[in-house]
Amino acid sequence: MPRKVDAAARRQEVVAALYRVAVRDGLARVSLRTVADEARLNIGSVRHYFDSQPELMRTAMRTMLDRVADRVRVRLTALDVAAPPRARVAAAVALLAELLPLDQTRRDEVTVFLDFAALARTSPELYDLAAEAAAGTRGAARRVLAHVTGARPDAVAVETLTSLVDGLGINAVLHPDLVTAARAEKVLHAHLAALG
Amino acid sequence: MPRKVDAAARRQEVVAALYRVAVRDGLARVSLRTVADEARLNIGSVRHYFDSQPELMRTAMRTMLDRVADRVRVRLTALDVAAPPRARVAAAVALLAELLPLDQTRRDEVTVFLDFAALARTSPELYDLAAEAAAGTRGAARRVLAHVTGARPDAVAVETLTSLVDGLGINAVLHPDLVTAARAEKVLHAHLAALG
DNA sequence: TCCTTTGTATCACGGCTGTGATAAAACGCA
DNA sequence: TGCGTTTTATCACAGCCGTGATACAAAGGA
Repeated sequence: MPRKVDAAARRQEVVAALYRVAVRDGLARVSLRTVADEARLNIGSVRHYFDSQPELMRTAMRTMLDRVADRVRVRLTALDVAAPPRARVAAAVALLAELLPLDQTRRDEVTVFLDFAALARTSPELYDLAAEAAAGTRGAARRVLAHVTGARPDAVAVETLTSLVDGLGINAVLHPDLVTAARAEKVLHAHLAALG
Repeated sequence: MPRKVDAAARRQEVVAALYRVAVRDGLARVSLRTVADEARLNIGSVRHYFDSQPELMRTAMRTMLDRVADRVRVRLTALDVAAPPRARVAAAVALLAELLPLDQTRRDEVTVFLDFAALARTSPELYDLAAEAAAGTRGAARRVLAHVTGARPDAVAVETLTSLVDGLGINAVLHPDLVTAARAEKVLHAHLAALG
């Protein structure tokens, strides 16, 4: 079976191009043609790796969610139950900061996530991914609270932390002059420190 | 000068139709034709009241922001500085609850606001409106905190409350099964009660 | 070398978009 | 009854969009 190019790598290149278009111009400007141009590929090539536009969108959203989930998972397994309170708060901040736009990588992630989440509300093709992401965030918040407080967190505390992180990330992306990276991290730290 | 129809009322009807399309199908599905159909008007009529599509979009976003701002303003002037702590917390919750999707009206508002806010990031036509809304929310949060705590709130507390309300509203719209209206209100109340 | 698979590239189609240009109807006032 | 303005309605155009179909180059095993 002849195969010169790495198909998986090509698909990732296309997804990366989609990210760039989405971050720069918004998800509304993402099309097979704009993504192909951004990837310096012919639209025919893009279609060779993605059977349809919805499949490309789903793959792109899936890739982003997986990348974030992987980082969070690493932070979760690194939580040290024997650590002193201050270190536990610091670890908790570091974990949830994976969901905040504190550097260019995370900024791009939160940016496209916002567009995808808004689109998923009315897109059957993406809705389950958004639901999965929302559940995942709440799971992480629950574990973080348990780690910081040492107790089983109630639903209100979980939702408070989850919505705070979500709102913080979105506002930091949409209004970077009002919510800088430093301030976002400070807000998260203050909230968790008050609970420890 | 002949004039049978109230031009301002007609414009509002068109804007209302735009809301319905945006809530039902997403802002991406909003076009002069879909809005005209929803309003049971000819596209020519719509264009008679709105010179261009960007003007329609701006007017729609402006209308929504004004409506919310008016309600918040009423709540702000109703704040009683002589009220006991519990009543002050209740008034604070009621005020910021104007930004939460606790009934159908507010749900629709938050829904279209999310789409508009995401779009405004890359739309010069809408960006200033989003910035104005973000500043307004922070102003309201600042006054609410002052009313509840009796002190001048710091920037971290303001941003915590603002992002919490924003995140809560967005999550209640995107994931109504995870964040019900009752839970959203409870989360807001718990946060403010803890500060009083 | 030939042949099959993989990858690139291009064309055409229907459908949607905003918009300019007109036409026709409806209405109030003279 | 006209006249003039407002309002409604249609048509056409260029520009996007996703996609089916198709052609052609490249590559590696037989």
